[in-house]
Amino acid sequence: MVTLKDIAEACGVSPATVSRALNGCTDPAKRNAALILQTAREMGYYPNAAARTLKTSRSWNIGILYENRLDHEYFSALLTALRECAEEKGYDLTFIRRSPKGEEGGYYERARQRSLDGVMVLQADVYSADVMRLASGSVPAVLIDYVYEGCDSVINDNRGSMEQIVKAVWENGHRRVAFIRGEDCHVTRERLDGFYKSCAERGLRVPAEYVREGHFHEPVHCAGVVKDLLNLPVPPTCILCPDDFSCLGALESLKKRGLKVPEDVSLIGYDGILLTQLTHPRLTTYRQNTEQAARETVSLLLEAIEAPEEHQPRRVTVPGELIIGETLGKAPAGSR
Amino acid sequence: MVTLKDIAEACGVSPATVSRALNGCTDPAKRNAALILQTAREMGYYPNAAARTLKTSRSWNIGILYENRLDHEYFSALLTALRECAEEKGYDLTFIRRSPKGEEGGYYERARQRSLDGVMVLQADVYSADVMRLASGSVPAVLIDYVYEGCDSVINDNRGSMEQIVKAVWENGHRRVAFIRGEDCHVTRERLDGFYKSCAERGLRVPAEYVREGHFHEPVHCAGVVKDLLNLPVPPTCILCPDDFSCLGALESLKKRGLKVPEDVSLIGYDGILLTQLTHPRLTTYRQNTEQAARETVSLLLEAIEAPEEHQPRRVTVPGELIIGETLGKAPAGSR
DNA sequence: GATTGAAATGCAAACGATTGCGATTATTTC
DNA sequence: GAAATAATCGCAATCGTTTGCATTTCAATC
Repeated sequence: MVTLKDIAEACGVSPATVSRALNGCTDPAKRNAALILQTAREMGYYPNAAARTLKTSRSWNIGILYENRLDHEYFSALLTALRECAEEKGYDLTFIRRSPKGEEGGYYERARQRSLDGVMVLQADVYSADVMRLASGSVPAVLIDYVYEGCDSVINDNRGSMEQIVKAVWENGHRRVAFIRGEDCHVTRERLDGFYKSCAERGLRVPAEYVREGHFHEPVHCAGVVKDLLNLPVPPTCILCPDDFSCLGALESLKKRGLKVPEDVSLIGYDGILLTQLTHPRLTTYRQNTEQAARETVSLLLEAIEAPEEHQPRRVTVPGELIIGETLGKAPAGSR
Repeated sequence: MVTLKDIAEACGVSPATVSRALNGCTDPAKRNAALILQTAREMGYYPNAAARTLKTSRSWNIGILYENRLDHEYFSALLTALRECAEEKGYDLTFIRRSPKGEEGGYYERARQRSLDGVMVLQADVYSADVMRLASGSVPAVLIDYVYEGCDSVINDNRGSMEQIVKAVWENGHRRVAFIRGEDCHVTRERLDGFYKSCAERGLRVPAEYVREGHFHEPVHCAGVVKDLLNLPVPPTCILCPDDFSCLGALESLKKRGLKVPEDVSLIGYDGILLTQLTHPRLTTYRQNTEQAARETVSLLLEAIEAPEEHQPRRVTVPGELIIGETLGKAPAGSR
């Protein structure tokens, strides 16, 4: 491995001089500096990241903190976008999973340990103890889809999405609208909250039995819940699913029962993953803007990294859009 | 930040002793060692990864080398599995993207720079210059879905998958089978090769116009190719698509034309992503075993990392299975 | 050409860990 | 209890950079 010292010897100068030339502290046109640059290239020199990090406590590495599997298309798209943004600025991304078993794997320490310049936190809801330490600690952090006092946050416009959805549903004449929740977390609470509010504003009553427990990305479970909903004495005419994947499960369930979508029942998905536009019928769904979310996240994080003094924690809400597919139709006649 | 020295002072011993106690070189039951462990815990000590890496040139970090966007569900599943396997063994994962612009971002250097203990290479086909340096160099590497002399490889059983597919297609009576290729790369060449071979073994003639250029994950393009195929004087009765996503595009194209799947034309996907079992009709597709591929990859890599001397580069082929969905049916009567 | 100021350089000390070597201490054996 | 053996410990060097300070070199100015 080629080191600074090797180049220093080859050029007959001190390592310090080489370091400065390579880091641009010296006019690169100068005879010595030019020689050094040239020699470094020829010898195939690359600075040792560990040594540099040790000395400067800057790693040019950003952590992705998460807990569960990240293999939903939503995360996949988000991660891709985050990666692109971070790389553009010269940072690499390292995945740090918080081990689910108790306090051990606390990732605040893991982040310090690896001298991460900053972290982006996904699926934060479950472990606020760790988030608290991040918030109070010295590691710049941006929470995604979660808010916490004193932390930067980038959140999908959960409430706004519900307004868009409820508006469209209402305008199609639906008056019996059911809502299947995802796991209990910040996102779910905001969406439910927005749902209730948007309904209330229109004088749309939501009976308790129309709001059901559910899970993200479990089409089979969702199908079961849909079945239950349709067995109610007065079944809903429109069902809001926690995500697109579940929505496909719901669709399946309805077809099996011999019900037509959207003639008999309307369905709304969530996330707007690409495949929703290739199914039959195409899903009506709310597309989250993962690209923008990624840009905002990285931009907040870099601000916190590069100017920690003047940085004030902010919350950024990223709007998405309702994609009109074929699963939302007019409410059946006489359903009001 | 708490360092070895701090603990050493607090305990009245030397940093060396602390290091040894913490690394288990000392019987942890001993009075001193116990005190050190206890103090380290109390003071919230965590070893500085950069310092340790600098000294030991071991980073406990594995690189994911890639070039393009990794947001297909196939990669997403693979990455999740890789992450799980690597974390189990105590390694974190760092993404290193080879910048597409020329030699600059050569990732062999990036890997050295960050003292990565090893790398896993995705989408290797395009940049064999870099792969060559990996193969000859001192960074343990495993290629995924690509082979190169002197490198470890984990590859999907591309040829075997074609045998399974052609067999099923043949047994359903199809004699006019078309094949839409993905981008030209190792994977594509192997599949095409397997396709020809499996057809030949059955005496199934494949006219040149049945084998078409295509792309991975471009449903619209695939739909266009399908259209062309159906305009042939003697159109195929079964079409093999490069992946599930494209297959959905093909399905769309057929429906638009008023053709029924599988009554009029059969379709076969590839990858076996989860969503294929939630569409109507459910796709018949070949599911790659990403979990096993991930396990094999990590296991090969760890072998190369931990015992570089006795490690001999190997190629591991991971078999998958044909998922019988609803898009493959009997060949239309009279089509032979 | 002497004076001045700026730029470039070298020296040496960090950063926080690990480790070979020799010295010390603890444990076992007779 | 002395001798032999084993375990533990401290010292100091080292990994490859960066950087404050003092010094030297260079170019510009009068």
